[in-house]
Order: sequence, then structure tokens, then C-alpha cells
Amino acid sequence: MPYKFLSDPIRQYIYDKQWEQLRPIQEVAIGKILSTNSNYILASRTASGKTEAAFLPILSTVDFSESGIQVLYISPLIALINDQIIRIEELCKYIDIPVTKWHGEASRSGKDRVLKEPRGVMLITPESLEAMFVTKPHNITHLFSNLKFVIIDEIHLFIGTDRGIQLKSILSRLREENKKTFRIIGLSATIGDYEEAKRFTGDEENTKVLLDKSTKPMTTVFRYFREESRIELPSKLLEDLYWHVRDNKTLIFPNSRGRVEEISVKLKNISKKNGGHTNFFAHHSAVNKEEREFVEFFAKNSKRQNFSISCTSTLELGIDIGSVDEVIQIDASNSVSSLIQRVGRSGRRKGSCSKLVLYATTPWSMLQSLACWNLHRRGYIEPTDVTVRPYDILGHQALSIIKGWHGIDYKTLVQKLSSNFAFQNIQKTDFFEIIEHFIQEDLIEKLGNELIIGVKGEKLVNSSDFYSTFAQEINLQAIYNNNVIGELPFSLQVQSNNNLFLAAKIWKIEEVDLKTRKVYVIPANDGEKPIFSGATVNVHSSIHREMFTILLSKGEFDVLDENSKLILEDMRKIFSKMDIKNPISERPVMFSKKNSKIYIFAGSKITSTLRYLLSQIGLSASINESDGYCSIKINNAFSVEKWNSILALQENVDTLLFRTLEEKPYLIDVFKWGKYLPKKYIVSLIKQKLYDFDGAFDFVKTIKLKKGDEL
DNA sequence: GACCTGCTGCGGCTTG
Repeated sequence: MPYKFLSDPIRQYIYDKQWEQLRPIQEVAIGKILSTNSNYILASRTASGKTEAAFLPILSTVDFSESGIQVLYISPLIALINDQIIRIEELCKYIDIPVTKWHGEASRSGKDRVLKEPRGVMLITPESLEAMFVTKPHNITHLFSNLKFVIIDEIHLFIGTDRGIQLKSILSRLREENKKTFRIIGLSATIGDYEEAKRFTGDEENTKVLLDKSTKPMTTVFRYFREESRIELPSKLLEDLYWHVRDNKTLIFPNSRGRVEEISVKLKNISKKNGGHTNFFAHHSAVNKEEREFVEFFAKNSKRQNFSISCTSTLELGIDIGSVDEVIQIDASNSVSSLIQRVGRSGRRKGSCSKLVLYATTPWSMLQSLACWNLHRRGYIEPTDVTVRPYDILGHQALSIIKGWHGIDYKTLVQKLSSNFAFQNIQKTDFFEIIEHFIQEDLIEKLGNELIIGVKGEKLVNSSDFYSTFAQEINLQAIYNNNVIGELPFSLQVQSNNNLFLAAKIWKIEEVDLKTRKVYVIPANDGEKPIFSGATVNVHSSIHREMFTILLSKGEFDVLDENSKLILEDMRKIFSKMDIKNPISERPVMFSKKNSKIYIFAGSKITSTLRYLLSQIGLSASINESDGYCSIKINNAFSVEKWNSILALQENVDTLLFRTLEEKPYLIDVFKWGKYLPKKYIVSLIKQKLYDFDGAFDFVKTIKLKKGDEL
């Protein structure tokens, strides 16, 4: 019984909380964290008590009479820090240690207090740590040279991503500041690749995964309403949805900000006609922050009142909005991980179960939704793509180190970069090449053996934009009566006298001021959803493969409504004619004298790589939206010879990409920190991040194309 | 088809 190994004050906390027993992940984590010196990844479902599983043993074992911050909690979101600090402060009262939040919106006074007397626990974002390394490196030593534990919340968001590589580098730099090693505890409900998660600590050997695979019972319903137009949702779907949400607390996830607005405004209108409540909200990145916080507050504190929040992934993570009765997904989620996080927002109360409603408006979206749900049911979570050689973040961190040190010896910099575990797969010769290029480009200046920030580099490192790995989207601010409602993108839609939805309300645009990037609006009664533009969607190969498998199998799904069943039956009928015996090694191809269509079912990355390769052998190829992005259409006759000739490109991929970069120089803008690198590293980043050439060539080599129907 | 996340320093202002 690990409970007895906890310190007295922590046991008192548990007693006062009237917990009858510890959760499974807590039992295991307490035992392991207290009895070993390993790093741990705590993987268990949402609302299973992971935060306490980490903090209870850590607060039991750390000697807080020593000076310095000893426990550092790192979160990807400010909102999460603001929620967690309440729970953590309550816990820390029992051992009488201070808890400080440190992020861009945290108070100056709290920061000043902890700088005067560094002690206890700190909650921080990766960017705030980066900023401290760049502008106040003495504070890093002052605060963090006696760290015992680093806790990383929602660690799946960091694994393999740019932001995660930056955090890895920061952890590596923190290790340098500490004579004794600190331990790392990562928390997540959706880890798809445990080996990669272990590598995140920089000490794979000494990192263990504590996994609680148990799930909450979940009820699922599929609903199908065929789309009537490309722009608006079917009115019958909205009617059906309304009767579903009116007497519940619900979250609705429609995958795009425009749809979020459409749904919240239209549901509110339907509710008005039927005399229902008016608590229909919109929550996404372009809704003003105060409004979003109001919506979160409303959800958390509404005991009796029902509500319906239409939202994007802003409400996917652990921000505390309490529990909702039902989670509704409109058209398929693009990952299993995302679906799990969303479902986890319902049924959080003890004894209740998660309720999920999956609406679809096209056959392919229904199929993708079914595939995600089926993979989740089998306990599968897709791994995230990992950038193995992150040259761009390397360049960024080189600038960060030089700036923080106010100049550094050339050799010392290379030594620091090559011992940094975030860059362990990058060759030493590449460090030199990148630094030399930065010197040529005036990002770095060389004075003898000393490197300082160059003229052009100063502009970069002195901007607040330097601390993050992701780019800021530039929008227009929508203003009514001196209040900011939210943001609208630059588009033809944003013109005087146009009416648009924003923040679940309808507005008429009175004036657009492009200079100050402001749009002045007044309330209106009718309008349309705003059009936002976004990044490319990345659907993992496992989802496409599962879709194909479902199409070729005969298994029935009780969760489908009658319409969905008929749709699936129709799709299966078409594919049954294609003579595919093995969904793993065969794909259908359909062609006529003029056109052809190849079903890929191998994920977005391989599909777009194949499309690129086909265009490079002179074929006009496009990814087919009407097949759920699972097929490629070619405006030429198909021949096996042509298809196989793709393989001849295998040795020339770099040359092709160099040429593409020349033709389309704007492509490098995709990489916020990559655009300053020598061309060959940009080409490498394209290969690592945008495409999957190995996967594509492997597809051509191993997949047998079988002739299906004529087009 | 089209998610999300973060931020210093400084000048200049107001307020106690």
C-alpha cells in the first residue's frame, strides 16, 4: 500500500479530501516515484488523477527547506496553469511552500516575490523559459539550479513537434545549470508512441512508462444527414442536433472556426423559435479572450442551466470546464488522439459514462469517423510524426544561446549544441555549416573566436516573436462599441455592409480599416459564417487504412443509424466489385482512355508525396476531395509503366525539391526558423515535415494496383 | 478540409 509511504501532511490532505481510495495511476506512481530514481511517463485517461499522481509523491519526498525552485511544472497552455495553480496551491498549503505561476499574463508581483526568495513550486510555459534564457539568464541560475523534479503536462503535444524539440533543448540547457540531475515526469491521456515519449526526457534507458489502459464506458451514436450545399450544414441536421442538445450540457466539435460560428448562431435561432434557452456559445482562437473566459466560467459554474458550446480544439485539453453530458462531433475528427481528448470531456463524474454523438454529412466523412471510433475502441492511438533532424530549431537555439550569453566562444557554442539531446541526431559538421551560414547572413557576427548576434540577428532575437516556434496569423480585429469581439481573417468577405457571424452573434460590417487592422461592426439579424483559412490537414495512414479495411469487410456496426448503415452498404457495394483480396497489399485503380484514379488509403503525407512525384513525371495529378482525400486523380491515361517510373525519381528527390524551391520560393515561409538555413537544410525539412518519400516509394514498390471498374 | 499554442523590454501614461 503506497499510501503509507507518503509524508504525514500529504496523507492529511488525502484524509481531508475524503478520498476513499487512490486511483490506480496514483497508487502505481506513488510507489514508483518514491522507491526509484527513474523518470516516468504517466499515461492514463482524462480525469484519472494524473496531476495528483505526480504531485503527491513529489511533495512527499522533496526537502523544501533548500533554496531555489525544486519542482517545475511545464504546461502548453496559460489557461491550464491558471486552473492547475488552484489545485496545487491547495495541496502545497499542507507543507507550507509557495507556488508561483510564471507566464506572459502572470502578475509582476508574483514574479518579483519568487525572485527575492526562490522556493517551492513554479508553473511555467516553455516560451517563458525560453524568454528567461534569452533576456535574464542569471534568473535561470538563480531560480532553477536546484531543481529536483520537472513535470510536463499534456506531454503528447510536445512529442515530435517543433515546440517539443524547443522544450527538449530547454530541458537539456536546464540540466547544464544543475549539478545534481533532476527527474522528469510526463503526463498524458493520449500517447501514441511510448518509445518516443521515453526519448523525450533525454534519458530513454532511465525512463519508464506507467500505463493505465482502463477506459470509461462510452455510448456512441452515429447520425447521417447528407450535405445539401458545400457551404451550409443541412438544415435537417441542425434541427436534429437541436433536439439533442436542448436539454443537455454539450460540447460540439465541427473542425473549423467558420462551422463553429454557423452552428452556434443557427442553434440559438432554432432555440428562440422553440422557446428554449439561449446558452449557445462559440469558442475558438479568433473569439476574444475575455469572451472565451466567460464561456469557460459559465460552463464550470452552471449547475442547473443547460448550455451548448460549439468549439474547435481550444476546448479539447484539460482546461477545467467541469463535465458535460454529451460530446458531439460534426464530420470526422482528423485523429484518434483528438477524438479521445474530446470524448474525455464528458462523463468525468464518478459513475457516469461518456456519451458521444457522431454526425456525418458525406459518406467519406462517415467512414473516417467510423474508422477513428473503431481504432479508439481497439485502444489504438496514432503516433505523431517526429522531426528527427530539426535543423530549424537548432538554428533558433544557437541564436538563443549566443544572445543569452552576450556572446560566446565558437567552440563552446558547438560543444553546447552537440551535447544537447534535442539535436543528438544532427552531425557536428552540420552545426558548423549552419553557424557559418548564419555568419554570412549577418545573423551572427564573428569577432576572433567570439560569436555575437549580428545586425540582422538583433532584429530577430529582440522581438517577442523570438520565443516561440510557431508563426502568428495576422487577422483583423472586430470591434463593436470599443469592445473587441474577436478576429476576422483578411478576405473578400470582410467588406462594409457584409454581415458575418462571430462569437455566436451576427454582425454587420460598418467599416474596414486595413491600416490599423480593425473592422467596426454593429449587431445585425442575418448573416453568414466567416471564412478562415488554415494549415494542411494531416490524417495518419492508420486511419485511411482502417477506412479501407472497413470498406472491404462485412462486419456490421450497431452504433450506426439506419442512414449510415445504408451509406456504408452502398460504399461497400462499389468496392466489392474491385477484386481486392488483401487490404494491406492491394489498391484499386480505375481508368478510362483519358483519366485515371488511384485509391491510396495511406494517409495525407504519403498521398501528397505521391501526388508531387506524379506531377514530377509530367502527369497532372490532384488529390480527390470527393473520395475523402483517399484517392489521386490523374488527367492522363494510366499505365503500370508510368506508375513504376516514379521509382526512377528515388535518387533525385533532393534535385527535384531544389528545383521546386526555386520555382516557388515562398515555400520556405512554412518554416518560421527554417527559412534562414542553407537551401539543403530547407530541402531536408521539407522531406521530414511535409512529405514522406520513403513511405511513398515503398508504396509504389510493395502495393499491387488492381484494375477496378472503368471510370 | 483547413485546429492550436506563446511572449520581453521600454517609453509613456495614469493612479495612489
